[in-house]
Amino acid sequence: MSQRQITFPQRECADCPIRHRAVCARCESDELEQLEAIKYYRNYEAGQTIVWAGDKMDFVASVVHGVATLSQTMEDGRRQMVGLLLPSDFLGRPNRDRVAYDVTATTDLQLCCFRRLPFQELLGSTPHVSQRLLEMTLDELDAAREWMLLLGRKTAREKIASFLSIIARRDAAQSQPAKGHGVAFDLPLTREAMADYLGLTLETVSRQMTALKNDGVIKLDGKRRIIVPDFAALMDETGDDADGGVLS
Amino acid sequence: MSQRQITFPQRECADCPIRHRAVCARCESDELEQLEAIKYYRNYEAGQTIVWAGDKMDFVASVVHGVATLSQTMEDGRRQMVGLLLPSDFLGRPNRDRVAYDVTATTDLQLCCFRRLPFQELLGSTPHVSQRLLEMTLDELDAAREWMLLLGRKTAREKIASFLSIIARRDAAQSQPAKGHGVAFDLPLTREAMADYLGLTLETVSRQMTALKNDGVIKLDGKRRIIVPDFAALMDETGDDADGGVLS
DNA sequence: GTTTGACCTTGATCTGGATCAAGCGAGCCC
DNA sequence: GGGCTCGCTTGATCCAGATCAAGGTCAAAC
Repeated sequence: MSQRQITFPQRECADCPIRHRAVCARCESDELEQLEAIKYYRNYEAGQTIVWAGDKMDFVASVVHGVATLSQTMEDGRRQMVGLLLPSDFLGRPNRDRVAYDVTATTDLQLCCFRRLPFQELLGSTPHVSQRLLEMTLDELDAAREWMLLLGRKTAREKIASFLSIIARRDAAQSQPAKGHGVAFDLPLTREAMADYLGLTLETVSRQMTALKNDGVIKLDGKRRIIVPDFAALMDETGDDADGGVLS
Repeated sequence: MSQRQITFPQRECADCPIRHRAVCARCESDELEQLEAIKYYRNYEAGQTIVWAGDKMDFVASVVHGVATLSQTMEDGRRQMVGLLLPSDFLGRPNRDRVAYDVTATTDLQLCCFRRLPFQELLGSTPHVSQRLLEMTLDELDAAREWMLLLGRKTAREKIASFLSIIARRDAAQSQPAKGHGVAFDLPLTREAMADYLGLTLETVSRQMTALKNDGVIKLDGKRRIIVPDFAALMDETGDDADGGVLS
């Protein structure tokens, strides 16, 4: 599936916010020093809310490990997740001091934070960092648009299958070099959080998980561990085209 | 109709792709010359498809006037709109030569195009342009996330009301400085395109439009012209909080 | 080892929006 | 003028997923 993952020399932006997805090979050492000076780590535990919509946020960050979500809530309590941040994803918006969404850690989480104001200055002075950030934001926009198709047009079963395949893919990229066709992973979200992701209720999520299990598409080991015996069979349930879409 | 619009000296990026939303006061004249050299206009008529998903696209562009949509289609024909481009919006992705979505003109449309490769070079050499593009992309991401809430959690009536208020707002920003409380505008989309935007069927769109009309929230003048006697009453139907959210 | 509470599953029922099916009005071509 | 097509409305029916309501499981707390 995906590739053997590039290994990279330690001198290259080990903690640069643009490090995780692709090695930033262009950072000069003085830029690294600047980043180093404004960098600090923060840890959160599962379930903890990092910031609430409307709060001030004086940092931007890169997810080191764990999972965080962005979500919006309506007055009457209806809730929709609008972002899922896995390791290497970026959190926060330069030039904006308030967040528009609740940010929650759904597993134990470590962030690599950068003080926002100096980070913004850095953006101004090092074009390749802002270009990399643009690239990442455009990727996120593409992901958001696929998510829209899911929310607007997919059936409950397709939504679940799509979600599982997204997690499987991201997880495989992190941990193992995606062997033949089977994969296994832990769900980083409760059934309720999955429902918030997918625009469903938690009961429907539970029922469709059971249905996929009964149909042999997935196996469950406990509530959270998922085994996918045949990844292609899962993909068939997503409703997506066979060819995975457009790449750069 | 138009325009109260900020007037700006001709030297300031009259055709810079970042012109429309906010005047780019920082362009130097040599940058303007560079932009000028790679710029050309293209016109499309209502209904025309500009590019299909997977096609090559060798330009990026700014919408001058008219409306374009981005949409995704599943194998079985289910279709979801994932982007709505109004005047001043940006189309295309630097560093990617294929488009991921069908791009369609839904009204007569004029684009101000820039050849992609030289535009990319310009991005590398003029940081403030890439920063402005990052800013615009982040705005689009915010809009996409609000759209997700709409698709995942809102009722049909709330979806219609939200859509109308979005168009009304964008239209008002263009043409008139939003007087007291009433507004009027033309829908730039057919009922079917609205359905694709909102994750509904065209029949449901039609019924909910009729319902809003019967409830006095809107008036119809023909099929396309909408009169909103009391904008606040329309907003009450959207399901959104009263305070319009977070701004920079 | 019992209680508690967070998560999850399952069942019964309801309903908002999809689907299927006419029909209408206005512009356009012959 | 007549027929056509396109965009839209309206009606009747259906069904996927929501809602309401129990239970079950398991680990931590007492």
